[in-house]
Amino acid sequence: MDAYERITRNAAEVVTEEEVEALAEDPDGKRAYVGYEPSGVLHIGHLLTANKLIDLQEAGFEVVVLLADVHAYLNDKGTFEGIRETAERMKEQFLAYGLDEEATEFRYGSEFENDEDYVLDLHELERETSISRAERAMSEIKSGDTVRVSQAVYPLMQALDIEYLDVDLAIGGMEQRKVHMLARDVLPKAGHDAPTCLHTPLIADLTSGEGKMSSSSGVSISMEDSTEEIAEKVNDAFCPPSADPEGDLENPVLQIFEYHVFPRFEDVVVERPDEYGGDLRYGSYDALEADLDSGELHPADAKGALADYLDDLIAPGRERLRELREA
RNA sequence: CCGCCCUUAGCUCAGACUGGUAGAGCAGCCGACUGUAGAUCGGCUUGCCCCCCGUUCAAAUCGGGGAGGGCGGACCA
Repeated sequence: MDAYERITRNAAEVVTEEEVEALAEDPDGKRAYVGYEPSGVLHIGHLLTANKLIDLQEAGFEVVVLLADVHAYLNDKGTFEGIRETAERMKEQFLAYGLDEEATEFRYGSEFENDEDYVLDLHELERETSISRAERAMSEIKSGDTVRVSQAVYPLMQALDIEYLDVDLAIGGMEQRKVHMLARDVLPKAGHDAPTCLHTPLIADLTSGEGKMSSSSGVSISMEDSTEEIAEKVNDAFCPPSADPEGDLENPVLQIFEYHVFPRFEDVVVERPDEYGGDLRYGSYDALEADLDSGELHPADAKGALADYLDDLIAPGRERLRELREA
């Protein structure tokens, strides 16, 4: 797998391809970042971007994880003190999940976002941005139903973070694309470069296959789930024997195999009772998808395997979380 | 600063005029059927009716005060 292929695999979108190709020619020392509002428990959505960070580290990138404490504060997620503690826990779980500690730079937003230079630059972006544009950028991200001024400032700070963290590539889920497009528009107006962006797909809601999975509503798989809870949630998931369900629906079980399991495991064994033909082994996602779609692989067997592999992925973080809570 | 509107189940809302032990849809949960889930049947759960004070035998409902949210006006010298 060449660098470009590794950088872009499983990406829903890259802006722009030309810019990423240029980065891929000499990835060593290039910097990529993702910002997260601190959350005490990583869920499967966080892990999707984390998988991309691991890809980038393997391609030679330096990775910056922004623990966006100020953003969380602006988005009404609590006091600075509480957010800070939450962020520490989040960092530990990322390391337990498999980010390379040597190649990962964890930064708190509050380390630099309150500096005078930063604030003055931020004001310049505020002058260049309409309220409605900022609000639109936040529509997929904000919490609560009342739009506050803090939420208009929020995406502008995301834009400026890219500049201040000296990042070559901004990573985020597809829900971040409006923020990133705003950044590409507004940063040049303030004399900065437009950032190159890479967006990961959104996994469909587990139980319905509709839209995107949300940790705030509906079922999500997280680092605090026990082996039994994972098995139960996976078993309850929507999973027609099809790679492309009718309508706008997706098959979340396949999506998780594609975006979470195969990127981290060389091959996948599906244990299957002898009466149904015995175990199956897959070296690629495509092969598994084809078998499910054709009926060779029954959804129930696929779910059993998915729960086992997810549990393997989650176990180190779950253990770390337990240690942190006991400490 | 002033005025008007809203607040009832997890969500969207009915009920308020005319006081009498709180409802619908959706969601959720449980069963049946499927070697998974969904769909489809069958069943079930859910409430500080925003808060406080008052009137009354009795207040989600009437009166007063307050909070939160939305909208508008005024101000633009």
